Amino acid sequence: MNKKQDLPWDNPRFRNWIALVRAEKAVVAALTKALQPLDLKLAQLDMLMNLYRHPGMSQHDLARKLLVGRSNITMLLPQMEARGLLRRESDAKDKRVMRLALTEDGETLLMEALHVYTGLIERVMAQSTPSECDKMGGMMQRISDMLKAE
Amino acid sequence: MNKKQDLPWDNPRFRNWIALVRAEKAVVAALTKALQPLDLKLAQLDMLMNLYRHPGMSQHDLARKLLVGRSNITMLLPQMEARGLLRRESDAKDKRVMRLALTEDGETLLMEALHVYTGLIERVMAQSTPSECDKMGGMMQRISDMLKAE
DNA sequence: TGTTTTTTGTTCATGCTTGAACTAATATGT
DNA sequence: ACATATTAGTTCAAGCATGAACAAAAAACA
Repeated sequence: MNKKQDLPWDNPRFRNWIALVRAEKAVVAALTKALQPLDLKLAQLDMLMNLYRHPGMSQHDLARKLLVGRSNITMLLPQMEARGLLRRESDAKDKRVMRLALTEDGETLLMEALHVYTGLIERVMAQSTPSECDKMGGMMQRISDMLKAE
Repeated sequence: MNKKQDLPWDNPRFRNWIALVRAEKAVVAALTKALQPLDLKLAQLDMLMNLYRHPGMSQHDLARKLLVGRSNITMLLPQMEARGLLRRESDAKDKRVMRLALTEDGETLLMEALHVYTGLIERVMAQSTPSECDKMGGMMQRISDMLKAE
């Protein structure tokens, strides 16, 4: 039924996918370590990045952007709010939704974290030519689009 | 200090990296759902795959391959052993190490899971040409190597 | 208007993952 | 040989992420 010949490891597409997963994991690990001095988790940085680009986002929108559950946001927000990185304000028109925005401290920390982030990514992506990089980015975009369409 | 112009979102390499992370997350989510009927988590599948290719691995080696902590392995193994997917045997020469290997049931389940896995990956990677795919895989390999070398 | 459905956010129990502290076994150095 | 250091695996407490069940508010519809 399953000969050795058609095991997935002999399938180039599968092997390339595995390579991607391993590389992503390695970069995430390096990034997590690099962010420790700022006392910032990757998930928290993701939140800051999204709030910077889309101030006034609701918790629901944020969860959808980050591909996590709504309850996750509920659990993580209080610590960041207590730390003074962001504000949570009840929407005037729709009393269900909470509008989120960075504070000045949050923006400052974000900029420091982005400096670390981009530094690592630049080093990592410098392993390839800009053209290869762009092609890879295009592939990834198509994958996301395809899965979103299902 | 930080003009809008040099924000990371204007940096192609950074944008391409973000695209990769989002695509990976989407594929992992789809895969997790696809594996539910087999009652198998992605982390468990990773373990089965590694044990299939390297029978007799120690827990320490497995943890290093999977880029997880040793305690993680200790926590996950008992359920899989109880489920009859693998065996754990004390090494004769070094009484500290446990040698791991798949059972027949484990191998059978692995083959079913791989069928699901490769099916999804084939569909996802079909968004690009084999040549693009290979180039991408090469990029990822270089990234892993670079980070391992540090 | 009044009833039903949908949406937003919270709470709670569960499981995964981690890192530090620990035990037992082996290696190393004198 | 003996003391010390390193290694393999375990235990434990903490944090993170999830999904189901829930309350409040708004939307849809009759």
